[in-house]
Parts: sequence; C-alpha cells; structure tokens
Amino acid sequence: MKTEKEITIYDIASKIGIAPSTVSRALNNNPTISAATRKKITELAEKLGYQHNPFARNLRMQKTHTIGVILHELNSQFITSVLAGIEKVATESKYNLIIGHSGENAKIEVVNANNFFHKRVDGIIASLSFDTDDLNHFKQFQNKNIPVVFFDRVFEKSDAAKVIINNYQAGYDATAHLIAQGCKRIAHITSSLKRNVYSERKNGYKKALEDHKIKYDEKLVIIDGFKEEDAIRSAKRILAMKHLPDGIFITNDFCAAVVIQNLKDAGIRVPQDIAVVGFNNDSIGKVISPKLTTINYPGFEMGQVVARTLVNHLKGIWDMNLTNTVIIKSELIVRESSLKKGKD
Amino acid sequence: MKTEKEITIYDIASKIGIAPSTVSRALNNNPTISAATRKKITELAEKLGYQHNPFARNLRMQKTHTIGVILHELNSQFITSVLAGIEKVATESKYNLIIGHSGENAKIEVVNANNFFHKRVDGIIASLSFDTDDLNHFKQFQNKNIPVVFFDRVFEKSDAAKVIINNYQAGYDATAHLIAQGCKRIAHITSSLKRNVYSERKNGYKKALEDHKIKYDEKLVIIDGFKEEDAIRSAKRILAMKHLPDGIFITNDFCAAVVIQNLKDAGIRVPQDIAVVGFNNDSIGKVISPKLTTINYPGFEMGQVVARTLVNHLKGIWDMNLTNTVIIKSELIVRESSLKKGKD
DNA sequence: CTGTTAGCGCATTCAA
DNA sequence: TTGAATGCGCTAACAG
Repeated sequence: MKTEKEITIYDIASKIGIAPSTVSRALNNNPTISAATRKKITELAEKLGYQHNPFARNLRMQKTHTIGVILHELNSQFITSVLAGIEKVATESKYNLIIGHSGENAKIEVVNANNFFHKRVDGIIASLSFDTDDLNHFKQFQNKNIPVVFFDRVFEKSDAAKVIINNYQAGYDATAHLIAQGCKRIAHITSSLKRNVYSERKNGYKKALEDHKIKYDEKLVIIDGFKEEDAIRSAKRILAMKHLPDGIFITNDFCAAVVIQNLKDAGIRVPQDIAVVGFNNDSIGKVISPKLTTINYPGFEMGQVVARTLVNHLKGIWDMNLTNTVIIKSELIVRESSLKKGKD
Repeated sequence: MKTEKEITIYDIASKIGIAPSTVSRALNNNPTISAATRKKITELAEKLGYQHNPFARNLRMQKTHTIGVILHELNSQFITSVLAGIEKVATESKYNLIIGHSGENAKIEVVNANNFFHKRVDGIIASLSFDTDDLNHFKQFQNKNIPVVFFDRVFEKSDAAKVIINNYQAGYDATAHLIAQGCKRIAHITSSLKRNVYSERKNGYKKALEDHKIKYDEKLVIIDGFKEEDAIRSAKRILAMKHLPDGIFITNDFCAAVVIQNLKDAGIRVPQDIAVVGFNNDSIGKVISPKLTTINYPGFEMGQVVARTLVNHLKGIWDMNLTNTVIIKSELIVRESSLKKGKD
C-alpha cells in the first residue's frame, strides 16, 4: 500500500524557494508573473509530474467544470450521436460530463436532476422522458443561475434555451411523400403526445393530409412505446384494422423495422401493400428489406450545437437567453420502403 | 445573480449550538452519536435543505467515489447493456461514473486513461480498443493501488482482474452448428486478432472444423472492422471468392446484418446458399430477414458483475486479485439465418 | 457521547 | 512582481 504522495504546489514552491501562491498564479497563466519565474515553475512542475487537484480547486472556486447531461435513453443511434457531439465540445472546452438517463421515466428524471443539482454541476443539457409533465425539477437550476439547455424533447412553450429540428415540417414531408406515392389511407405510429417531437410530427402529418384532401382519422393513429414489444403490439393493431392502411408514418426507425418485419410475417408486402416511412436515420434502416425511407436527424451536429450553446454561455461569450431557440436542419431520405410507384 | 449561499454543517451546528464535527458524524451515521442529537441534526438538515459538498469531502478523504469506465465504443446494444449494468451497481453503491470511449483508437484510450488518472478515480473498468498493444497506460493505476477490472476485450495472459465469456466455446458452438446444418465450406468474418475475443472465437472456429474433418483454410478468414463500410467490403470479398462458402460465422450482429443484406442484393439466398451465424444478440437480429442466428452475450449481467467486483474490492469486502477471472455464460440462439436443413 | 483542532490543496485578497 | 495569510467545507485524531 505504498501510495506515493501527490505533488502539490507547495512541493514546487519549496523546491524553488518561492511562495505557493506564485506557483498557483504561474500555473494558471496569471500575467503578473515574470517570464523567468514562470519558466522555472512550469519546468519543475512538468518534471515532477504535477497535476492539479480538481477537488481543492473546485472547493475553492465554487465551480465544478462539470456539465450534467439528462437523457431519456441510450438506446438509439441518434442519442449516442448527440452524446458524441456533446462530448466533443465539452472535451475541447475542458468540461467534464456526467450522464444520467431516465429510462423514459419522469420520476428517475427528477432524481437525476436533483442528483446533478447536489453535485453542483455548472450547467445542464436535457432531453425529456416520455412522461415528464412539468419542468419543476429544473427550477432549482434557474434559481441559482445554472444554465439549462434542452434539446430534441423540449417544452416548446417554455422560454428555456432549446435546440430542436422542425418536427412539424418533418412530419409534413414524410406524410406528403407517402401521399405522392399514391397512399390514400395513411396510419401513424408514434409516441406520447406530451412530447413536442411527437405532437409536432403528428400536426405535420395532419396538415399534409388536409392539404391533400384526405380526411384525418383518429383511428389510424397509434400511440405506444418504441421497444420491441411495443412495436409488435402496434403492428398487431395495424393488422387488426378492418380496412388496412396503404401507408404508415412511424416516428422511430427501430419501431418501423419491427413493424415491417411483422407485416411481412403476416404476408403483407412492403411497400406494395403498405408503404412505410420511419424517423431518425438509424443504421438499422439500411440493413432491413426493404431499406427504410426515413427522416435524417443529425444527432452529432445537434449535440455540438447544444454543448456549444451552453459552454459559450458559461464562459460568458454570449448570453444564451437571448437566442433561445436553435433549429437544426433535417430532411427526408427516400429508400425502398416507401416507393410504391411502379412497383405494382 | 443572487446566488443563495449553500447550507454547511457549520450552519446546522451553530443553529443547534453543537460542534460541526458532531453534525458531520450524525450525517454520516456514525454510531457514537446519541439518538436524540442525531434526530435533531437530521431534522434540521432536512429542513434547511442541507446537501453535503462532495469537493470538501473528497479533498479531505482523498477519495473521489468515482469509477472511470473506458470503452471502445458506444455503438452496440451489447456495450450499452454493459454500461446499464455497471451504472445500476455503481448507483446502488453511491459511486459516480465517468465514461471515456476511444473510438477503437489506442491513442485515445491512453489519453482517457491518463485523464482518469489525473481526475483521481477510485477504480477503473475497461474494455480495450481494436489496436491497443499493451497495458502500459494502466500501470499508473496499479502503482497507486487503484484497482482495474477488464471485461470483454482483455489480455487473457495478464494477471489483472477480468470478466469475460468463453469466446473459444462460443466460436466452437457457432461453427459446429453450421456444420450440423450441412455446411462444408465455412467462412469467418472477424476483427483484430490482437483482441482475445476475436482470436479465441477464431480458435474455436478452427477446432470445430478440425473435429469435423474440415480443413481450415486461411483464405476463408476475413479480418476487418464492423462498421457499415467495413462490412460491405467484407461482403464483397466473400462474393469475389472463386468458390463461394456455404456458411459464414461473423463475430458481430450488425456486421452480419450488412453482409446478409449485400449477399441478398447479389442474388444469394440466406440460409439456403449461405448460412450465417452472428454474435452478440443485438436486437437488429430480430428485424432482418432471415432472422439472425447468433450468440447471446449477456451485457447487462456482465456489467453488473464487473462493477460488483470492483465495488466490493473498493469497499474491502473481498480482494479481487484472488479470484481474478470471472466467466459469464453465453449461448447459441438459433433463428432462421442458419437453418439450411429442409430448406432446399 | 461530544468538542477542539488541524489540515486536505488551492486561489485570492491584501501587503509589500 | 511576489509573499503571507485566509478560508472554501469537511472528516478524523485526540481529548475530554
């Protein structure tokens, strides 16, 4: 158990015969230190393998240099891409990340938020769980001027900073594409309408139907989760419809893949009998047959924008409360699963 | 900017008229405190909304209560399951997690290891990147008696603690299954043989061939990455073979899915012409056609075992150096992609 | 059972 | 340009 002692600024100071405060200043690039002493200090620090002690520093500065990231889940390629984008910016900016995911459970989301609050994070990045009803658990941060940026799953009404795509437009585009392929009876499989991403996509779906004189039918809208068992259930509900749809707009690629699989198992041809459009552009879409038409959702870019927004605010470079909504571009990617025309 | 002051144990102490150390003890469940004062203290702490300051505590205790997790990537369901398992145990045991992933790059792995060392983690959980050549970057932890547990991608020769599956057996089972389905010419798509998981699976593959009097042929072994572009390249190499194989054992499900897709695009029937077995039991295997036969790799259990091993060691419950290798059970899951018999 | 005291390593005010 | 002194909040050794 011979744990070598860590090098501190005192060790450096006494070895050179100067004050610890001078060492501290030199190591923090304080301009009041002469070039000569700075050189001596940095060289010795290097030689001894000095590493600052973040706890002492944080205790002293009352800052943690840590960003808390609150996610609903880690199960999609979209969300891991976002995380990679956040991580890139955070690392560049010398911020640490702590990650909490709620498993789509509002109660756990609250626990994570409280936990991060107690850990005294400098800022928060969050995407809401399925069933989060309010933002009360984020109030504590605002009260202490700890900035919070939401992305993807946000409260659009709230005046908090947020980074989103135009879900309405994406929903419209997906549906309009199905209509252009000749679909006249388009079902919609989505999830909790509490979440902007789903309610907005549904609004876009509805508007596209209206614009093309197709009557909106509540019975064609299925709301459920996106896990395998949920998707199977949704597929069964589609198959149980007296009058089958000829197109489905599903707001999640994995779910779409499972639904397509189940339709095929039931003898239905995709896209000939039912055309399908997914959402997210997960890589799963390229390995299923037929390959999935979907909406590209640039997670990595979104992650970078979110983190950049927060970090710039923390560093006082700009006030994120001024430009509080950033909209990231997304677009329809047409593959096989929706191409009815000329197929049949 | 009215940042309210945090409540400290001094606030509680002075309000009650006792010593701060007593408050500290009471809040840490030190048994030497009388029930009466403990009650007073905990109640007031609750009322004032006291939260301990982890920096002061860490500074004082020279412990961080943080575990560094070094991963190769976050892109498979297996690895996110492992992470979920680790997180469960860590949370239960009041440990924080910091996660670094290398993107399969040994250099970044070294950077992450050094970074975690400087952050003074209490312990390390690691799975090696594709091209990691040595464990030198983990030496610094051992020198300071900071425990390191490896999982999945390990150096089997090293005497470090590790949690693995029996990759040799899994490789043997997968191959023997293909042979039992009538395959006589079995290709193998895998990755860097520097990694135990791949070299062991290959050894199992080889042994199964031998045991069934099939000659091992180097030219049937393809070594590449598992990303989409890698998998496409591997599929092309299969298709370019003069004498096509009638079975392929692929050590990654996503890669297997892409390969199957490409074989089908080339007019090859799976499993009739070529049977395929994957590895990991990612959910992608259930949504492709044919559904993928694979090896179940219980990530969540593995994550829990790894974290439990480390935490118990940290808490002094047991010395993990005594039982330094844990083997987790895995098994073959037969679906459609390998079932040649009676198909043709 | 509880109080006193000291110090973890650092950044910062005030003095020089 | 540098030094001395202080305290961030907490835990632990020691004393009572």
